[in-house]
Amino acid sequence: MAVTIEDISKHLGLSKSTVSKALNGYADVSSETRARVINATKELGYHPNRAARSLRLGRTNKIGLLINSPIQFLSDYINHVMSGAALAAERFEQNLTLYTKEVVDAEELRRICRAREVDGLLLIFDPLQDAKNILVEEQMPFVVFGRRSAQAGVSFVSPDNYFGALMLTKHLIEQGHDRIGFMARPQLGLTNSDRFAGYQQALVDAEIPFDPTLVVETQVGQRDGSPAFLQLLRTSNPPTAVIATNDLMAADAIQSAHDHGLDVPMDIAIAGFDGLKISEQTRPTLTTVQQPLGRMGQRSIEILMQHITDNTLPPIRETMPVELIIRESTFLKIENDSN
Amino acid sequence: MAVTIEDISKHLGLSKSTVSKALNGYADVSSETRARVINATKELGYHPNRAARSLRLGRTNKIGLLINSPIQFLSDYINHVMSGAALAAERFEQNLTLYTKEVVDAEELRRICRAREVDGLLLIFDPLQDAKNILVEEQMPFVVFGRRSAQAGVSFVSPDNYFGALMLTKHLIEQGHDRIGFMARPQLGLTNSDRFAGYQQALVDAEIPFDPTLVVETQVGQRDGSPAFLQLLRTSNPPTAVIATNDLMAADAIQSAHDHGLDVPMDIAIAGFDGLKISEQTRPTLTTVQQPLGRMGQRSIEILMQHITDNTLPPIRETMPVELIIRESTFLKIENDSN
DNA sequence: TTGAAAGCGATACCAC
DNA sequence: GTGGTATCGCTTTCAA
Repeated sequence: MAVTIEDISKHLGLSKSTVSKALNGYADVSSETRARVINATKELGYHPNRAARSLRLGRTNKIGLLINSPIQFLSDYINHVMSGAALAAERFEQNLTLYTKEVVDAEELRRICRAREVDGLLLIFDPLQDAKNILVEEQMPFVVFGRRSAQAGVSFVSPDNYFGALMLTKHLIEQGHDRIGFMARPQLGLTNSDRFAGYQQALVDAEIPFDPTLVVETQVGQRDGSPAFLQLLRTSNPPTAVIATNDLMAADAIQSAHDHGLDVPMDIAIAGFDGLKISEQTRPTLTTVQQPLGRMGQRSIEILMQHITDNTLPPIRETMPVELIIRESTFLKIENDSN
Repeated sequence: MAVTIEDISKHLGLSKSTVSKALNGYADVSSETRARVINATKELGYHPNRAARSLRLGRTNKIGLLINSPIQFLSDYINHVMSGAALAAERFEQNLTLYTKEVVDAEELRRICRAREVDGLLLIFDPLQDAKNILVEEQMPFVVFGRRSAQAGVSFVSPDNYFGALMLTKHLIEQGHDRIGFMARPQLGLTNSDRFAGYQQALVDAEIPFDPTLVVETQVGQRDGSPAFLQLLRTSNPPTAVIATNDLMAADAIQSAHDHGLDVPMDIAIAGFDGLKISEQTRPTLTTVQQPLGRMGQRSIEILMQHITDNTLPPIRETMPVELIIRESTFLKIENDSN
């Protein structure tokens, strides 16, 4: 069943080396021989054995996708990333190997490196504290996806969280809000602080004093946006608008508001972050900051390939533009003024 | 950086063969030697090179996930499947390799087989017409996920579409509906006809005559449920309830109904299929038939592993139970009768 | 322009 | 119980 290079060579009465050279574009092969080889290759259905090639060449042509996240967070988000990554990987003739565990531990990571399972890794969501150190130690190229990394020497592709939050907050202020709740997810690290900075800058620009009671932190591992939202509602002077951590939590918040007899956006405006399909399907539809997840996925593979090809390359850090998408959940269309 | 079996053998003053045997549980190794080897293994951080192992053993310990679908259909659905598959694969110490293309063509499939990229394939969504034939020819084990296959000799894991549609239709009838629209996706093949059979059986059981104008086919590649839904509404005698092809299309339908000033479920009831997270997040929340996607993903990997281990195994075909989940989109709570 | 042979890192057969 | 060696399929150096 399996056709090897030896089958081709016997079939043509040539040596294995000549066949190999013909296939790998060496110059010292007569064009006639090359043609015969290529022909035989098609005729017999030869495809070089991946394992043998990997062993000989020392590269696997595989990229690992390390999705270090509880499955509940595996929303639409990851699908967009994966499809972008898959597209780019295909162009580079790389396979994508999936590593999805709640927690990929250090030992596992070492194994992936030492066993040479992949040529490089794309880290999606929070990498382990020491994961990056291990990868650096093992000289395994990697790119962090979706968030900035404070660590020196780390390449990443991140959305412009600061600007996104800034635009979103400005929009809410324009809609007349001056008490804007902010759902923070502390474990998001720089993502969180960037967004928070954007939020605060918008307040400063509008000369709205910052009120810390409007900031509520979601719990670690919390996937439901309702508790944080309700906590905001229960404060003595609740917000009239809320920025949720992401679209999924925003959808939960809308649900909660609805359950409590509140109209969105009349009684409370709610905005999300990410720009997933669900933001079009909530009722009211959701205002959100859209990340170019597909393109980010592509870019991160491209950057990773550069690192794989040239391991002396300095880190590449890209922040990609986001887009404010205004929908019903924050937009008071039934307006009274002339402004 | 990379530690090989030779490093271990030199370190201990043993031969490579002894080290290998110690690691692979051969009996003819003294327990003392075995202990020393295992110890050195940990000390030096040895992990066997995957490519070398694959080449020698003729297996890759990789399972391919062939996701043959336009990206738009890559919803939450695939995430549940993947996480189940990943869980099972991990237990079998298999890696998952992702093949996501709109269309994986025959040539590509042949390459995957001949190059021995994987030990087996999980086919998600519609496999190519001749894909299965190629795989059989190449003796590549595979399992079809999510749908029955009429082809003899093909293993699959499928939801109980017939029973799901039966229960769902009965529920709608109980809610007082006797004009129930049915959105069909012809390209779904047996999935479609099984559900349709369930739908019709429920009508028969309730002695409701079947009206073909209530069946509307969605277009190939159509992801938006609105057009089909609107087509149903525009008939001279429109339905009072609609069964959508899946939750995503149902969500679109709800949106459409809303846009046309119709209340769901008062003016029209809408039900989905699949039981994805979105069914909890629409407004009203969506009645649906929930598939155990995670467990189905697990099972399909388990079955695939059986085929990989024993290639004489007859096909395994499993139909997994589904669950009717009644939510707001079909449930008239504000009722008037005592029944 | 072609071919022989070494070697990538592992496993497994067969001597000893 | 241990070690030498062939082998998996490929690429690449070197010799012819």
